[in-house]
Amino acid sequence: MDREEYVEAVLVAVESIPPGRVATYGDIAEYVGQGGPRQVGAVMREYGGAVGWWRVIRASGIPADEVVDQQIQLLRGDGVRVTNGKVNLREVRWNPEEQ
DNA sequence: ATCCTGACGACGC
DNA sequence: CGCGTCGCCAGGA
Repeated sequence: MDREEYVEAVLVAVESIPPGRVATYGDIAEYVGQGGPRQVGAVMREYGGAVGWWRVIRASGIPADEVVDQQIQLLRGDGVRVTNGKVNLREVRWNPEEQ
């Protein structure tokens, strides 16, 4: 799998996250089966604009520093509760299986 | 090959 | 809950 295919795979995975749910960088990496959380982050930085990048969040439930404000707004737009700058993953974490 | 860097994550304190 | 440390995986210099 070359880099371009990898990027595609990641973007497809991100697009499959339903509004109202979120996935962590690690979740996407695991789903794609290649690379790690940092690679997913790199793809978001570069091509996130093409998909629902704001539905990808850190495992801590706190958005990446670079985009924290906008990500919170967009998530709220999806109906996701954000308390004290943090998302409760236990209730909105995306589960690829239950698709 | 080597070093540095990073939209990350698990762990220990 | 906040922090520092270390592991991880690639890309670019």
